[in-house]
Amino acid sequence: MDSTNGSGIKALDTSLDVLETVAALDGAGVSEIARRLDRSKGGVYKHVQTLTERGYLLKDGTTYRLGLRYWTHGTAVRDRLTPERVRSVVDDLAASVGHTVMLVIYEGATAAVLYCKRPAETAAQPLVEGDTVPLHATAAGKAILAYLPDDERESIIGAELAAYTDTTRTDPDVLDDALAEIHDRRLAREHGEYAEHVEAIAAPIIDAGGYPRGSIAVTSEGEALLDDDSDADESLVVSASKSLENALTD
Amino acid sequence: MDSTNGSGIKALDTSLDVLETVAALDGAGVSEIARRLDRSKGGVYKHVQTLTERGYLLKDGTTYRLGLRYWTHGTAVRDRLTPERVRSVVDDLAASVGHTVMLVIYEGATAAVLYCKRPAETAAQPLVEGDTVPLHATAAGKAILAYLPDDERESIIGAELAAYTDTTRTDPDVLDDALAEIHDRRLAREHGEYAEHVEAIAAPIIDAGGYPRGSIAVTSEGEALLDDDSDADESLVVSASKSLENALTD
DNA sequence: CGGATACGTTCGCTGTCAGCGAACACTTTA
DNA sequence: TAAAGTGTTCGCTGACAGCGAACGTATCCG
Repeated sequence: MDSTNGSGIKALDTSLDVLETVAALDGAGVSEIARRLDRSKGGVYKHVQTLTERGYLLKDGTTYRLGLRYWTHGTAVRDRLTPERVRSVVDDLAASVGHTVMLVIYEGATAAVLYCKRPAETAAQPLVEGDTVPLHATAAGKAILAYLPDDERESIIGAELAAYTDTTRTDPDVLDDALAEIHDRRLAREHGEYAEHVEAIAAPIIDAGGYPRGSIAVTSEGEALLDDDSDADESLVVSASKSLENALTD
Repeated sequence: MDSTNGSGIKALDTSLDVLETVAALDGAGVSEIARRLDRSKGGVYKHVQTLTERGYLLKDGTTYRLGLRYWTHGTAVRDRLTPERVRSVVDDLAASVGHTVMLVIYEGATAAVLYCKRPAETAAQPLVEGDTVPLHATAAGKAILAYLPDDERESIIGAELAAYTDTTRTDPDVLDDALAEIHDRRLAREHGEYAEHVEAIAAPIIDAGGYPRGSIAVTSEGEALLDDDSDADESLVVSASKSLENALTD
C-alpha cells in the first residue's frame, strides 16, 4: 500500500497503490481511493480505467474490485512453484500426522501459504491458501527467519512486530534468541502466538545456497497431540522438508 | 499482451505489457522483453525494477518471473467469487454425475475456470483451475456466449476464431445458429471441439439482469456417458446452474 | 587467449503525458 | 429544494517515461 520510492516508474507505483487499495478494501470507488492515497480524483480515474481495460480491475456498478486476471496469473505462479510431486509430499505428511499441513513459500521479505492439505474432520485453520504468513508469530515463519542471511533477517525483525495474542514475541532480542535455537534444531514451534489455542511445528526448506525458500508446517487446534514431546511428528516434518528441498530445487 | 490503447495511463500500459510478456514466456530477461515489445532495454529495465520492488515480479538470476503477490491477490478474487455454498454445489454435481465439473466465470470478454471438482479415478481434463476458456470452442464458453447482449457477442465471435481441432466451429454464422439453439435449450454441448475426444455439457449462470455471469460444465473423456441422450445428466446440470444463480446473486 | 556478442545496468536528454484542479452531470441524503 | 456525495471530462504544465549510447561482465567461439 505504501509506495517505497526509488528510481523507477512513478506512474506504475501509483497504479499499484491504487490496485492494492482496492485489494485491501475489497472493493472501492474512485473518490475513496483518491482520498486514501491523497491524490486527485481525475488522476485516479485514469488509472482504474486502464486497469479495468486490461482485466486487472472489474467495475461493479460504482465500485472497483480485483479482476479475474489475478486468478489466472495467480494459478500460474502456484503451478510453477508446486508441481505434482511437491503436493504429494504435503498430502502424505497430512495423512501420516492426521493434522493440517501447510506449504509456505518465502519471496521478497514475504511468505505466503501456497498449498494446504486439511484432512477430513479437522477444524478450520486460521491460515488458508493465499494468506500472507506473519514471519515472527508462526512456526512456519520462524523456521524461515532462522535461516535468512543476517542482514535480511535483521531488517525484518527490526521493524515493528505486531502482537496477535498476548504470547506473541514482540521483542527483537528475545525473538533472535529463539531463532538461534530453531536454527540449531532445524525445527520451529508455535504455541498460540498468532491465533489462540493453535499449536504448530515447522521445518524450513533450504536450497543449495543455504537460503530458505519456504517451510512446511503441521498445525493443530487445541493443545492436542503436539504439546507432549511427539518426536515422531517432529521427525516426519523434518524428513518431509528434506523431500521438498529435493523436489523444489529441481 | 497487445495494448489496446485508449485514453489512459500509457506507462501503466507498457508495465502491463511487460508483465504479461513475462507471464506468457513463463520467465524472461530484460533484453528478450524489450525485443518482443519493441522497446528500449533501459526503459524496460525501470519497469521490471519497480515491479520487482513491489513483489509482482521475482528476479531469479537473470530472468524475471511472476511474483507471489499474484497468488495472494488471485486467491482473494477466487474467494470473493466462490464462497463455500458455491463450491458445494459443484461438489454435489460432481458426485452425482461421476464426472469432472467446472465452474467458469465470465468477466470482461474473458472466461476462466474458477473452481473445478474431479472425482477420484477420473482422467485429467484439458482445462484446470486458472485456465482461460475459449468461448467459441467449449460447452462452458458457448453457454455464456448464447446469453450475451448482441453487440458484446458479435464483437467476440466477429474476431478470429481459432481452430483447436478439425471440428471446431470457426464460421461466425454457423456458430451464431448454434448459439440460438443453445439459448433456447439453456444448454450447450461440446464434441471434441477444443480437445479431441472430450465431451461436455454446460448450462449458463444468469444474473437478475439477464446477463451471463458464467457457466457450469460437466466434462467427460471419450464418447462415454454424455453422448447418448442422457436427459438425467442434462437436468442435473441445469438445476445446478439455477442453484448457482441464487448462490452468486446474493 | 583474445575478439565478438550476448547480457544487465547506468545515465543524460527531451518531448510526452501523469496528475492536478476546476467544472460538469448525476444520484443520494437532509 | 439544497447540499454533499458520486463518477467523469478537460486543459495546462512541470515532471518523468522512454530512448539511445555507453559501460561492466559473462559466455561463447576462433
